[in-house]
Amino acid sequence: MSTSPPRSAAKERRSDTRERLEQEILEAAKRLFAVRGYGGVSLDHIARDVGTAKQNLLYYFSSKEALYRRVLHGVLDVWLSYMAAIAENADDPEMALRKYIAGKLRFSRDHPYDSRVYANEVIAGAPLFAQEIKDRVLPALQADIAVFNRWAEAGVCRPVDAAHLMVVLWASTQAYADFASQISLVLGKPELEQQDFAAAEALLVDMVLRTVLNKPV
Amino acid sequence: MSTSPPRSAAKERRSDTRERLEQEILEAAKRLFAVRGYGGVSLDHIARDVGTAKQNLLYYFSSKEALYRRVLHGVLDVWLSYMAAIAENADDPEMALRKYIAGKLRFSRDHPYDSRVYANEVIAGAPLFAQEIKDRVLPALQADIAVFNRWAEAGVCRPVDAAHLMVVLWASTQAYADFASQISLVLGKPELEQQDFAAAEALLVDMVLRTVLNKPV
DNA sequence: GTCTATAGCCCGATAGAC
DNA sequence: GTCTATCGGGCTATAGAC
Repeated sequence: MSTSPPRSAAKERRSDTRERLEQEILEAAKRLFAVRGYGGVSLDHIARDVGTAKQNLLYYFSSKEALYRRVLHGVLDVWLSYMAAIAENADDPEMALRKYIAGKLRFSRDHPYDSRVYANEVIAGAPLFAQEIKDRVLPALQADIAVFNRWAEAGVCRPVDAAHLMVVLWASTQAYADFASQISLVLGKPELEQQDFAAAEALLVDMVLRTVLNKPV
Repeated sequence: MSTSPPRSAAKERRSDTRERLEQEILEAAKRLFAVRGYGGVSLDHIARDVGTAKQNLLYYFSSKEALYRRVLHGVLDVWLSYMAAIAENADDPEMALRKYIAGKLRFSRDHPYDSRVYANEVIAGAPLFAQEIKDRVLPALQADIAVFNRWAEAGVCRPVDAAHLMVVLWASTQAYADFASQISLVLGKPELEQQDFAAAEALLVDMVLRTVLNKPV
């Protein structure tokens, strides 16, 4: 028998509720921050979306800014995992690049609000996330640049400016989340469809493989 | 002698002052909307930046929204002129593409706030600019798509998905304005320099000429 | 954990003097 | 054209009852 008392079923249930409400708050905050920006959203908007009172938000999160930071962290974690996957597939450059493009585009399709919150923060000059970018994105990018350089030294790919290539890939893949409203407007459809993402993926893969691997597809 | 009275010098001067102040308001509004978003900026912020009172802004512009729309129009006008230039240089695809990329990147370097205001609007779902996009961006894109198709039919370029190619070019070139804070952070410098834009231009031109014209550079 | 109440401040827009 | 004054409302955050 353990000295620490077992958690009661009631406590479990309460804890689950707490976690679920926290998640609901984060989801609503994400959606609203994405569309209206940090300054354009009030705690009251978020609370009404969740179906609770704004004072309750400040019970779960210490401040509006803390809530916002939590949302941003969720996005960055996923994107960094995609960047890490490039190094993990370093033995197969073509697959690494294909997977990166497909993964980022898939994320843009499935989580457009995540991308937009992050875009708003960066457009604003990263006032609250600059340190996080320095501490986590910079090393992740440098690791990927090293992979590209090793490929070039081994003669399996052309020498490319890997930093700017990654910028182009970030921008192009995230555009299908951030600029989805404009893209769907000029494609003459109410919203982007699966085939639009497939076409974007085909073009991007073509462009990148031609440039990096000198490979017409 | 004309029946309409000649404008007095005083009137001219007053008119110049009015126009200059209007321009100053537009510049300040642009900078602030770019960084904080529409909802994150107050007329008082803008007025203080210009050095006047917020009531004066509402003398020159009928509302906060009208001021915002004026800012957005300025950006779109320039970008549409770059898109039109592709059709005007249709006899030389390589030059048309090179000029488009160079022009867009140059605009991102010289007018980063313009790009960011527009990005904010599109990320928000284009709540105030959707009609303008339908009326002006859509036809401009269709004209450029037609140019790409004529090139392909004439055998001077590969058949490419011109719509998505333009999306990639929009996203990549505008990223050097919209995401400048992140790019400079991961490049380890306080802000983007001329050589960063040159490197971006070289990579993008390489990628596009390889893809569209099958041309290694 | 959720509620009411409220402090202290900022918001867009208008009215009207000068 | 620029000013002061003000309306009616919204904002984040805290205090404290239950």
